[in-house]
Amino acid sequence: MTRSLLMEVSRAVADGIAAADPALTGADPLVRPSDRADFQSGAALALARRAGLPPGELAARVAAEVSTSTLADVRVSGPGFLELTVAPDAVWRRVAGRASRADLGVSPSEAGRRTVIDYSAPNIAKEMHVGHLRSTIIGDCLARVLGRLGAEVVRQNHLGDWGTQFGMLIQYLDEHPEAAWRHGELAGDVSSVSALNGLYRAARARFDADSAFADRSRARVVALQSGDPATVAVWQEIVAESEASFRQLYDRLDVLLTPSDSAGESFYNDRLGEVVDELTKAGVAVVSDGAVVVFSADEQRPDGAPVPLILRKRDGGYGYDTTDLATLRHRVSELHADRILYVVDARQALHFRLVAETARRAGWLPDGVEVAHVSFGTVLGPDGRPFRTRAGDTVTLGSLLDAAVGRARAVLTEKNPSLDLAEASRIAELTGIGAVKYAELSTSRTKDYTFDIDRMVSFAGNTGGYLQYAHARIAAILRRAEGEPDAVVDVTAGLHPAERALGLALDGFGDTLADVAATLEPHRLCTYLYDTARAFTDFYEACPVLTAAEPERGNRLTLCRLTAATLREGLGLLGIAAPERM
RNA sequence: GCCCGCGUAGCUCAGGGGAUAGAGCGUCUGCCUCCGGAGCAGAAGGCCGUAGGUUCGAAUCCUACCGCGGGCACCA
Repeated sequence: MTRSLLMEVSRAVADGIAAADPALTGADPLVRPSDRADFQSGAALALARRAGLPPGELAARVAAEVSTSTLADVRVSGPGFLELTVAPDAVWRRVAGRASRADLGVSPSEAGRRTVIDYSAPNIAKEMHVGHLRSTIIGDCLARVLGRLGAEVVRQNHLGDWGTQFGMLIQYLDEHPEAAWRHGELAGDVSSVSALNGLYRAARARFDADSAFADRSRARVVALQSGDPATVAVWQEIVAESEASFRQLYDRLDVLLTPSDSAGESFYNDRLGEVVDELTKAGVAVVSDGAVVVFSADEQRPDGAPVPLILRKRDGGYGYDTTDLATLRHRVSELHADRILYVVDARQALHFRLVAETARRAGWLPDGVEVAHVSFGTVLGPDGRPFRTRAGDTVTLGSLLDAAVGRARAVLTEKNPSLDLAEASRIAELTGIGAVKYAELSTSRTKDYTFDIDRMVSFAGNTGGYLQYAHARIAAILRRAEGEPDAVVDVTAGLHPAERALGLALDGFGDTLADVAATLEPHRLCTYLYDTARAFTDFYEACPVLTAAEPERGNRLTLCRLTAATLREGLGLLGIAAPERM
């Protein structure tokens, strides 16, 4: 593992502060990247009063005490800033060190921590749509980043596989044996969930229009819940067919989720009773209006009464409040989570606050366990309203990916006619999917975001395509140098400003990953990769690589190798492929 | 009504105590004897929602207000 230059410089300045005035030992050195030097520190301004000195005077004293071979220059500027410039050989040492390590010098800062991530959670017998896309892609990225930092990641796909809606669907299927929905019965590109989704709508319509059917459906719910073998068998088949359809989408999206990560609502079904019993015994839950509820101490309803969590409905049934409590308890007591993340849209914020509050009161959630609602905003269409088709339907994931890949193929064949058709199609799949994922990940997740397929696949600016292109361009350089002996870094060689900027950017990879792990904000990784790709482009314009003489050539080839590796791995952590050509 | 989130360039978004507020798209002007021009350089475009406050220093923290979105008992 390699300490970053930022951390090293921070430590040097902290030591300088302590040496200048021992009373200030432990103060934050406030070192940040700077456009005036490599780094800057405003610590003297913040500490001047405590030190009883004018800021400029304190800064000068600190500057005189900073001693590290990492820094070539420390100077006071303006009202008392320190401008910090890294020594050229220190930059080259970093580049050489990181390039020589398979882990790129990233510290495993999450090692020993077990994190449960709940994400994706599609509903059985319903098609996945853009809302599921956000959860799936953000959750998968966090799983990858945390895993990369050494965390033990436990993925949990909380499928919507239980509930009264299955009564009407199963009853409808029973009454319409001719309906096609199993994978063997369907033509080409129609998926089982798509077929089931349609049949569910038909069942719903029938349910609303035909009270006799509604009664039979309710009886079917009872049959399902009481374990009637024939009913359960159909339900299991519906779940299996749906999961197989989801699998296809997950494969296409290159999402890590596997069948063994599935723990849907039905998984917790037989624990709901004990959840209610335990909370009732503990005095946390009470009976109100015939329902068993937990009243929040913090949250209020419009009329001023406390908001309840409903553990058991008046009719004896259970809702998702109870399921989520059972789930949380399971993740603490059986999965032994240190950290539990829910990648779920922002509208459920109140629900998760109530669930966590109740779990704490019940003693199911120890202080050491962190629970975070990794919330995200709504996906909006170009009109600024929730993303729908012209007909007002939600847009299915499959059709959306097809559209993105189609656009990507058009761009690809236009920009690079040398690709043959098969290759163009293969790469279009990678760039089209990558464009969609990058668009989801590159914007701050808490905000609503505007879905614009043209912007996604434009491949200009902060897009997945730009990063993939930057990587492919470096790969082209490296291909030309293939077969040569490994490039060697000469740390005494000169350092072009563009080399310096790129080297410093590459040095920040591990810090960025740690930042993503702490904030759970993947867009920080996107911003980092974009900045790094831009730094590479500047370098590429200013510094010839293959035609340069040694030692520049070896140094620059190493920069190329490290940049390619960083982009490839960074994209990989976003769940995006980095093709060698495009 | 209360709670949560969000108001930054014409548009889409970064920046979440530090010096002149950044990118991309769009508009305008340049750059192809040179490793992939999906690029680069430059111009124009901002009272960072409003008003107070804290601070040596506020787009950033606090308070109030305005606007938008969402949530607030038996659907998940």
